Parts: sequence; structure tokens; C-alpha cells
Amino acid sequence: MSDNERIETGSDTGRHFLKQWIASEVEAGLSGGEVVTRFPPEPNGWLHIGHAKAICIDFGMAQEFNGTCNLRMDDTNPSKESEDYVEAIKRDVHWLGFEWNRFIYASDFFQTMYDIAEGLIRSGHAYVCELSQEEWREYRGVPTRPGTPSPFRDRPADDSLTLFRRMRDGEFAEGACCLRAKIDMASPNIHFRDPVIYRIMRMSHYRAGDKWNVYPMYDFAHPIEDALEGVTHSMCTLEFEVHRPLYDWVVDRMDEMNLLVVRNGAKVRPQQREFARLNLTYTVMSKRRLLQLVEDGLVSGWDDPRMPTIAGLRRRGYTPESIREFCDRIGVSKFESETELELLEYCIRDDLNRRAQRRLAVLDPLKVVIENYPEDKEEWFEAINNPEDPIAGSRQVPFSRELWIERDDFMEDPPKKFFRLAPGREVRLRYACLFTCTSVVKDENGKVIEVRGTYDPLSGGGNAPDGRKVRGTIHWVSARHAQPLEVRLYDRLFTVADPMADESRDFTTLLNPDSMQVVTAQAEPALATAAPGDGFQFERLGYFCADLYDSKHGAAVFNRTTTLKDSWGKANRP
RNA sequence: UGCCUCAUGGUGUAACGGUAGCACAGCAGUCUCUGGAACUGUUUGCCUAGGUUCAAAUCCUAGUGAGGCAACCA
Repeated sequence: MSDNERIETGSDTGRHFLKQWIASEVEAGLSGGEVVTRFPPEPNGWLHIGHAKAICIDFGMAQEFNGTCNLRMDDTNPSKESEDYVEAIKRDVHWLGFEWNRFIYASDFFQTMYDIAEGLIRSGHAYVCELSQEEWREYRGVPTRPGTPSPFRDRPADDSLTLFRRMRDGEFAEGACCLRAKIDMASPNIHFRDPVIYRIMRMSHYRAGDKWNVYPMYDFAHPIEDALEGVTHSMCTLEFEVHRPLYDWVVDRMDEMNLLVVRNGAKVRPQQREFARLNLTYTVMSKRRLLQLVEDGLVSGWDDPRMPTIAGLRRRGYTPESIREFCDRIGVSKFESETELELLEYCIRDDLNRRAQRRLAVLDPLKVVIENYPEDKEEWFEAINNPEDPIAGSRQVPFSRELWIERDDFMEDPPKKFFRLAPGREVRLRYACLFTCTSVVKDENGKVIEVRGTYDPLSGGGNAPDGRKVRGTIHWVSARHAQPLEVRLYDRLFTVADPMADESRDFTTLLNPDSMQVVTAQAEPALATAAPGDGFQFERLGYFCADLYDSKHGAAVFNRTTTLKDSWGKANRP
């Protein structure tokens, strides 16, 4: 069991504020004693790691308190939404490891919302306003100045009702009029200055088709959706904090209309609380910007392995467990913070270190010839699959006279602390034998193109026959048996920690030109037949995952999930 | 600018009036057939100023700084 297992002490110690909030409500026996949450994405883009945080909170809180969580498409704006996004969202939530109780569309409630709107008109809480958008902006005022009431504010309910029905029936052009809640034009909270709750959109909805010519606004629709589903705790990000009074206002109206769900004899009043959204260094997180990267062809799609989308991370080789662990570690607070990418990388390394099988592959091959090894001989050495997991067993790796090694693992004129191969130096070829470099072959430009040397025939398996210390161990692949592999070396998407910090600069100019490098690697035979999605550690290099789409049986294509920590490389790079 | 929110090492987060702790990152070391992992040690912090109190990161006041809102988006 993991060492960060939480101990429930009954005190609030160590619980984040949302957990404390829900816990205190549960203790007080509120909301009929059940906890119901919801994750309400708008199907207008793919989910990203920031949504993963919200998903972990929404579903996680429900789990924590033995409640349930609904997945709801917040599809009240037909101009941006589509079924494709719905499918991608469902798949990603599932993949992350969460099961929803109900799957719902906000659009399923359109009729009810409409009826509630008519109710509001009848009770004098709403009116049809014919101000143009510009006029409306003018009347609304600014934060420092109170707004001016619309001339239509006190029109008879019957007039509004008639007009609203005509709006619904498509008798008006978009923008001709709208339905507004009648609240308080002098409120310091702009959202209370008679907010628009229904607007005309002569647009067909991806699910509701052409049935509606009016669509509800978020501030009106969201609390209704929550209330109708019997949601008890509605958690969202900080920017909705100022909307909360309006949320409560709508819930009050529903209460008056007797529309709240009754559970175990108690009315369920949904309540909203807000937490800080996730910001991650070296990437961007807004759907709009991610969409721009996709549409401008700056990445290959929403699921490009460099994207912070859940689909991108999945394709990159991140596991659901690692993402959930990350969400657990970043914490929940109301402070607008910036989480370092390094923490995400730590989480996937930690997970894969324990689970991924090891393989030998060379990304930048340099030929090695073992002069005292017979031309036609070959041996198979035993290689451990995962030193962290004995159950993973071992496999056989072929060895022969000519090998590939990593170019970085050889230096003709090495510095003191270089433990790898150099003329006159002996290293261990992992799992195979001890090898000493005796000479090099260069091309006409003086570049080393071949390393030659001899092996110790008594060092089979890599053990020194006399117990002598060999400091360096390097990976290798038998040239004769090697499988060429396409490998995509991914790096951070942007060159700066916060691509949005400099507002005078278009963030796309800060894209990292080296965020993807494609190389042909030489790998041990077992790797050629990896199944799409399979993840491995290429020893001494990093974690790699067979691409979900481009990798074929016998012609694997690998994506680098992340490198191994490299204390040598880091210290010795300029 | 009006209203709302927030402020603890480089980063993120704990503390709920009583010894400022944890993780990531960093640094140093041990060990090692991965310069990985593991293990050990370690640098760095309560935004400022007042007040309440025996005692303040915690409560109060003011200031400073950061974020949000001012779409017929969500």
C-alpha cells in the first residue's frame, strides 16, 4: 500500500477546503445525507490536464463521501459544440479511471428551462428586453457607476410572455430582443444588473436540432441543471466566484417554484464553491489557445503528444494513475498558482519506474566492432525486465561481434568524470560482457565512425571474472539483430515557463522548435512487435511508448514520454 | 477605477491561538551491472506595518502585491 495513504482522524487536519466544506455539511446532515457532484464540460474542445484536476475533484469528492458524480455536457451554446467533442470527453473521463453515475446533456433540460423562464416572467422576475446589444451595454453601466433600468423593465408580464413565445417560435432576428432576469441595476456585482438569461440564436443544435430559436445562458442554465440533477456540491473554478450570487438567485427561484429535488425528505439546494484552476509551466491551458494550435497546424491535432490534453498525454505515454497522482499532489486551494511541469514528469517517472519493462535501444547509433569476437558467433544473454518488479521476469537479448552503442557513450578525449567508453577504457556492456576500446576509425572529416576493441571472454553476463571494478555500464544492440525504429523525441512545447506572460508577444512565437525530433533508433528485436500503447523504459534513456496510431506490428513507432533523470548530462551540458 | 478573492522556501501545499512541516526542484553524499531507482544529509520561507493575546502564519485594522468580473461565451 502506498505510504501516502490518508488516515481519517475525524479532524479536518490535512484536508483541503472543499473536503472540509463537504465534510461539515455531511456531518450536519444536510442535503438529505447524500453527496452528489457533477463534472460539466462544454463539448467545444478536448479535455486537458486542467480538466483532469477538476475531474479528480468532482469525482474524487463524490468517492470520498460515498456519493455519486454525474457527467454532464454543458451544451447550451450550439455555435461551438459538437458530438465529436462529446465522444472525446467521455472517452477521456473513462480513461482517467472514473465512472459517472448519470450521463446527461444540459440540452435534455431545454424544455424545463424554458418553462422555468416563463414562470419567472409570470412571477415578475424576468422580462423581454428590446434594447440592442450596444444599448444594453450602455445601460448596464460600469463597475464604478450603477446601471440604468431598461425601458422595458416594467412592461406587463403578459407582454413579455407573448414576446418570449414569439422569440421561441423564431419570429425575431438574432439580437432583436432577449429575456432578462429582473434583479438589481444598481448592484456592485455586474452579474446582478438584470442579466440576460435567454438569447435568440437561429441556429440548429447538434442534438436538439432546429427545435429551438432561443437558448439559455450559462448563469441561468447551470444552477437549473444542478438543481434538477439533485447535485449537492457544485465545484468550479475561481472565475465563477462572482457568479455565485446569481447561481443562488436562480436556485431560490426554483425553490419558490417547488422544483428542487427532494431526497430523504429534504430539499436539495445545490451550492457552488470555487477553486483555483491549474496552471502548468511550459504549456498553455485554455481551450481557445489549444484550438488555435490545432487549427493553425502548429501541432498534429488535439491528441498531439506535445499537447497538455488528456488524449495528448495518453498518446505521449502518460498513465491514468500518474495523472491522478499528479492531481492529488498539486493540492486544492483558492490561490492562483503555477505548478511546475517537473512535478508531472516526476509522477510519470515514478509510476513507470515501477511498472515499465526495460529494453535496450540506441537512439544515436555508433558502430562497435569486437575484434576478438568470432564473426559468425552469436550469444543470447539474460536481461532483467524490471529490477523494481521481480515478477516481470527476464528475457534473452542477442549479442554478436558488431554492435550499436550510443554516440554519447563514447568520447575520444574524455574529461575526468566521464565513466563511459574511451580509448583504453573498459566498460560493461549491460548484461553481456566487459569491453575495452583499443582504437577508433574516423571518416575524412575526423569524425569517429567506428569504435574497435576487445572483450573479456571470461566476463559473460557482465560480471568481472576477478571482481575488478568497472565503473561504467552502457547499453548496446547487436547490429545483426537490430530493428530500426522510428522514435519521436518530444520535449516541452514552449521555450519559456509562461508563454502568456508577455502580452505583447503572440504565444505561438514562443513554441519550442525542438519540441519534436524524429530519429531512427536501433533496438533489440523484442521491441519491433510492441503493441500500440505499450510503454517501456529504454535503459539509461527514458520512457517510451508505442504510438497509438502510427505504430504497426513489426514496424513500431515510439514516442518519448520523458527522459530519465540525467545527472551527468545536466551537469555537463553548457 | 467599483466589487469579489487570494498571499507560507525556487514551485506547490500543510498548520485551524502553543516547536513552521511535507512533496517537487536544487545541492552534497552512500549504494549500484541503468550517471536511473533507492537511501542519507542539506540550502532556502510566514507580503509590510500596527493592534488583540502569556502566546499570532493563524484573530482584527490599514497598506502593498497578485488574480477574477465589466460576451446576448462557458
